[in-house]
Amino acid sequence: MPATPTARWTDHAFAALSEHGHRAGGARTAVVEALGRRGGCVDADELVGALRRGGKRVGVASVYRALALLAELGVLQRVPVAGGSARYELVGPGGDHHHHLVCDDCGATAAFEDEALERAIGRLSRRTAYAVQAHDVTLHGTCPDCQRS
Amino acid sequence: MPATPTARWTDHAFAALSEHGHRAGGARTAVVEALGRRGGCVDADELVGALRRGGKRVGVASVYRALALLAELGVLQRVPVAGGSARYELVGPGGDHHHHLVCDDCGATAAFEDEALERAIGRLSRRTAYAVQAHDVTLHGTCPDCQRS
DNA sequence: GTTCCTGCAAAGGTTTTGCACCATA
DNA sequence: TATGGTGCAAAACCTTTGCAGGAAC
Repeated sequence: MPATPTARWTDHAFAALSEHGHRAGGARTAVVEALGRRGGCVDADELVGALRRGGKRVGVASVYRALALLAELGVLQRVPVAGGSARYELVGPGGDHHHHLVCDDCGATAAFEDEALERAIGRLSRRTAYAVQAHDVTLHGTCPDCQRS
Repeated sequence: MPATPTARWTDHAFAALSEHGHRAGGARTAVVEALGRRGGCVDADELVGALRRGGKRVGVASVYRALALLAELGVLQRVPVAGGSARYELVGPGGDHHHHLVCDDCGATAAFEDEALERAIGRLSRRTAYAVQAHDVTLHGTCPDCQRS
């Protein structure tokens, strides 16, 4: 169950932008709104497609620039994916924390959260010589749809 | 404390190759030996550089092909990295299982293993609708060296 | 001798950069 | 109006593919 309504995220993102003295140009605004509408886990190309289908005349470069900026502001997280284009996903105001299941057959992704996992990682983090600030966990497998076929 | 001597890995890799009916050509052999010598976490470009500095005349394509094949055989694992080239790391005979700490300042990586973490992931895996076959965990932070400066 | 591996070069896809124009604050 | 955002096109980047020659079995 998604805890953060995406409308909240849109506001959060715009707030982060203006807080850091960034203007709300056409492309940037369109990107934030599209992300808010679609939810997380989009790649740049899909986003460009969605925007153009929606009648916006955005340049590819502007979309990449917007995504990079939003990631830098911490309202978006870049998720590297093997052999494809990078995906981006929303980070809510509360620092909204979850991890991913990805289907190695079709590429579908699902999110999950787990208390026990977080605790294990917390304990572990305190034991290392690194100053751990973040973590991510990805489970690979086969999604229900692909298991059927 | 690395549990698997790299010399072991080299043998393991060659065994996997011949078991599956693959020949040991020049480039392939050079890649396996270089990986065995360096240990894990190399990217394709570094590997080409290392080989050429060592006097081998290998083509980039052969290195990519060798890495892809070794990954397919399960003796290498491809690790997608944000904003750079993919890295590959050794998987030992025992299915050798560990995760990574990466320094967001300098890119250094360290490996760790943790029983409690594995248990938490195991329990979690059984609860999802996906058929989970693998997982990876990455902790991001600052390494001891970068904390000093 | 046949099959597979190899290097080279060219193509492919994704992301970044340069630049003139335009819009925001 | 000054600054920064934008689109377009070209470049840079990593990776894959095509192909003729050569090596392994």
